[in-house]
Amino acid sequence: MIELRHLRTLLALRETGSLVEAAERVHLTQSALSHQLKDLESRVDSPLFMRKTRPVEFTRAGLRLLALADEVLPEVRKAERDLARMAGTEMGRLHMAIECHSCFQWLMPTVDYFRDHWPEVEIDIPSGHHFDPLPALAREQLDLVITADPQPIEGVHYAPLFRYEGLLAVARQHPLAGQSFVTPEALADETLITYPVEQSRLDVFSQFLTPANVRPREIRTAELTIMMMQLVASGRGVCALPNWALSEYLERDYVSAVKLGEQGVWSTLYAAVREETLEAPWMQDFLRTARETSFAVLNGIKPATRDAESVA
Amino acid sequence: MIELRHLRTLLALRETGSLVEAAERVHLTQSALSHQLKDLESRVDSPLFMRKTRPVEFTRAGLRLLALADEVLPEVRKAERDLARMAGTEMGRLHMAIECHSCFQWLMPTVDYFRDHWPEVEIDIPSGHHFDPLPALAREQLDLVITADPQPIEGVHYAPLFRYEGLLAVARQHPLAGQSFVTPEALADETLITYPVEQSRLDVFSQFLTPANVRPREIRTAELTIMMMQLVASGRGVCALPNWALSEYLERDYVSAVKLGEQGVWSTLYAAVREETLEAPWMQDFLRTARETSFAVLNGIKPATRDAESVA
DNA sequence: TATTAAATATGAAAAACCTTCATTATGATT
DNA sequence: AATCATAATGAAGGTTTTTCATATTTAATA
Repeated sequence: MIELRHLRTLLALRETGSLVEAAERVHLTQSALSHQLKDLESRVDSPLFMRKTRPVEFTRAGLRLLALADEVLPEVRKAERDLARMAGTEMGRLHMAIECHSCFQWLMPTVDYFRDHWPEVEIDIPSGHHFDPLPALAREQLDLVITADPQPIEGVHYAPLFRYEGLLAVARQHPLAGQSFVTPEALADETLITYPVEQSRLDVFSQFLTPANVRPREIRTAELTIMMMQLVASGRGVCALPNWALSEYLERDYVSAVKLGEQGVWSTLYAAVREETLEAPWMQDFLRTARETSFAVLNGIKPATRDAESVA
Repeated sequence: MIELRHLRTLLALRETGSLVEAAERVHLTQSALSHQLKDLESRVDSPLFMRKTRPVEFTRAGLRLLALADEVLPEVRKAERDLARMAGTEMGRLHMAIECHSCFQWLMPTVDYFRDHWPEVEIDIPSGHHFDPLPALAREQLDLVITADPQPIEGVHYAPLFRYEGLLAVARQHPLAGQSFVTPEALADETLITYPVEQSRLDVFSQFLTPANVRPREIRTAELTIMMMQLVASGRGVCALPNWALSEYLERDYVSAVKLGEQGVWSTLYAAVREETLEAPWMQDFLRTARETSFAVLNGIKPATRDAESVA
């Protein structure tokens, strides 16, 4: 007999494209999923997907089950929400900090959805605190932190939201504009514009410049993405930002973007959550919504080169 | 986390009204269901139903889950059917015998549905065989037998379809017509009309007359319900039939019906199936459909006094 | 074409979970 | 009060699921 567990696994598998990542999503090991899916295939008596492609490719039977999952799981979630509300579950609290300055784009729709569906959870994004968000999370001053560098802290779980690529924004007439990628060395003569945070926190440094032992000629900071874009557009510097933060400016041909290195610089955005709160149904719903919304928003704005799977 | 198992149990519980019967439906023990439901209640953190009423009464939370089940399980069944078909499941065979002469009423819609949805299963109701159906089932000459008296046979499973009451049909002007029930003794002076089968097979005898050690004055047989009705209506005898077989004649005021004894004579109609075939998805679907269709038909034609639950 | 890195598969052991058994508790009915 | 039927419970047992450790496969790269 098919169980919801199976449908949840399949959905995670489609969203992540691999057993390894799907396993992380559903809080199981890769081995567990391998067994589970093998078992499911024997129950259903057909193979469900091809494992030798990246991302995995579903068979007709697999697609049929995914269709079922798409139909059924949202209903199940609704019911769970209703039930949680009926149980008069203790009013939850969701105070969050956003380390990544350009997340509001997809975070706001998520928060809106959430406010509608979980009116009894107090949601807030306290602005301008001067403490480190992650320790504040552990101290229970915050309940969720959106961050790109997970630091192991006792009792804190990092739920991956999505992967993204860091790109270098340059003026349209900048010599680098045409290139397929830049080398770290090419930045030695540039002014780099960053958010005003520690360099170790910035992917350009930790993943690109520092390993190559290169320092840009000058570093300027700016608080807002739009200010950075103005500086870049007017040729007063270059800056590294996530593909999705940039795409709105790229579409308007306001600036150009170049890959950082041949492979590009990729990282993952996480939601850091205390382990106890992770289990709460509203938290699960928030994470799910965040992933779905960011996926939709990020694909809606079509980051130039990347396809759906690799961003999700 | 809610699982389909839970939804299936709840549905069975609503349909049967008690843990004991629901357990039978889902092939588990009463104890298992008690545990399972208790566990579910703790997951959901609310009680789901009240156990002290007959039939059980669902709470708001329970109803919410039932609504989910109603929405989700039919979709799951559809998917399972599609998958079974994709797997190219070996062509099944469903040859059946109907011991109860008046079942076609609800059996035909069931068969029609089935033919539509499982075209690869060869369905047939071979008529007029002279052997005993149950042994023929064991011998694999038949695949399903509809019967009201389950006899323990190695490898044969009896899936309950529904309960029904046997009523005594009498002419409208018959002295018994007004009574709230008849005693066995009252039949000592009557002509009893039956189907031409062994008396031990007939509930009137096994559950009513024989225990009271009464024999009717005369016994006549008739092959068809309508013939019986004609005999009864013209005052040439009385006959005992299931409530639902009678109801069409009662509605037209063709005959009257009286309860057999104060408690009435109840029995259960079973589908007898070989254990191996029981597991086949199409067999499961057939049984489910048979139950649903008979429920619908039997309630559509509203047997005078009984309410939905007691018939189901 | 080796070689490596990443992903998936597999078998055995462990853990979790579910079901049964035997019994007790509860409630309805006589 | 006694009986009957249903439901709850705790412990034991069985099954299923998960993990761990390791092997195999695949794709990419030297």
